[in-house]
Amino acid sequence: MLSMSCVDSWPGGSVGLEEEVVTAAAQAEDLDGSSLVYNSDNLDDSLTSLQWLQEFSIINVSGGQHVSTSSQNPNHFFGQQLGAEAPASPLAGDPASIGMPLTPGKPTAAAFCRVPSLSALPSLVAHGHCPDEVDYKTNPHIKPPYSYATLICMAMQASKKTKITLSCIYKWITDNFCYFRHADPTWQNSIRHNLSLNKCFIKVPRQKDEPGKGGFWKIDPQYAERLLSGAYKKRRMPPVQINPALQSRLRMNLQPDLSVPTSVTGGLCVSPESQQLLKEFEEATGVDQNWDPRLAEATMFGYWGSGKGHKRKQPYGHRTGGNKSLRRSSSPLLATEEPTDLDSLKSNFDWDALLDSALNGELSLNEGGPLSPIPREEDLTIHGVHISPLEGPACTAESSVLIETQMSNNVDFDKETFLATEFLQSPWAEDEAGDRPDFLCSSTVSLDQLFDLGDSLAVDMNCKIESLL
DNA sequence: TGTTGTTTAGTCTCGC
DNA sequence: GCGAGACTAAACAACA
Repeated sequence: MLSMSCVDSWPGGSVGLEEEVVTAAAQAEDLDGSSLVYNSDNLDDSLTSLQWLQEFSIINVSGGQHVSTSSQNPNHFFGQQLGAEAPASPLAGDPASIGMPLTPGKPTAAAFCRVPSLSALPSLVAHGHCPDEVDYKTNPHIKPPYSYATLICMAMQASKKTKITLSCIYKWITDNFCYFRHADPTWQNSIRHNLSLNKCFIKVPRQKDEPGKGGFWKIDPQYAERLLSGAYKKRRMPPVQINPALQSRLRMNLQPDLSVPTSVTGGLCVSPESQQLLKEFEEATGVDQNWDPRLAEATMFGYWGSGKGHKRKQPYGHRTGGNKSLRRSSSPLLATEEPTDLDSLKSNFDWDALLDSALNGELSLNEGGPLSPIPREEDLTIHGVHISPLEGPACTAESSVLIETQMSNNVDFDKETFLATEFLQSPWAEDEAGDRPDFLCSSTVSLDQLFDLGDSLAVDMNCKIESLL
């Protein structure tokens, strides 16, 4: 589906992506460096301002949660463990990466994170209010809570290029958000729509001598300033969307008496451990012991609406079809009431295996395991302050001084924004010393790193708070 | 033919 | 209630 044609802007794209071919024109573009604009200080600071990163760290700090460095806990971009009892399962990784067929399924269902203890079904935890428990890189069921504009920005930031092709945006998103790998490709339409409509993005026409399709896109510095100032509105936090097919599978396996040991329901084996986890989940969600599967389902997956009357609009496909209420599989019942969609999903996706993984905790937040295609950053250097992973949450004097200095020098300058900027500069600065691979197209720069920043930011914020107290 | 880009339209959520 | 932002869907054109 994706042509991976991003090579026309990332000559190093062949690294890790053997199917990609480097074009001569793209090489020329990269070599002459003429397109590099973001390396200038004025733009870099603004363009690397990522408000969403602030949100990450703030959540952690406000929650009083232990925050560790990514290297300490490389499996969670917030550095928060699900709990000591969280299964330290081997990396499940992207199902697609382990042979699971790609699914054109349309992720539809929504859910809230309403449960204080969600370790039972880590991969099913909705992002909404506990984003630290979802690994979007490996979790194909939960839609990232970022707006498309944010995703585009992230891709652009990750690229550190002046301009980025649409296909590269696709690539980065699919590389870093497993959800989109399996989602209906309509999200690409939304990406294009966003690029065209959002003033933040400027189209850079392709040179006549540049081969390839389509033009390039870049961030308008003017609006990048808005990003920096925080004026850019953050995306509202929508209910997390879970693939309807997975809902169906879960429902099928939740309905039977959980006391049945290792029951085989619908061809899916549920281990006693998984059953216990499900019981714990029910208890946490307040599901009655004699629960109605539909009620439980509503609790577990949430209503499609976000609690305001379930007024979520029904997408167009069925709007025109006349049956609005059934559109989008928003209702948990739709998984069975829309056999066509579900069948198509079943036919293309091993949801049994996926659910097995989920129930067994194998669709864990773990990544960086043997299957992880992305090497993790071991160290982080911020403004010359090397943050060793071993330092972890410990607040070093250096970092404290750094923070103090930055805050005193820039009253209005958001520290996290600054750190985000610095982070986005430094990792590749190290890479650039050597043969920097195509971080975007090869996914070597990923949400891991971006989320690692969240860890470090949270650590710094904790340190700052402690120092102020 | 598939991809890219633009435009229009409808709906929803959230903040004011 | 209203406006802004966001999302989704679709139609259409241009282009490789």
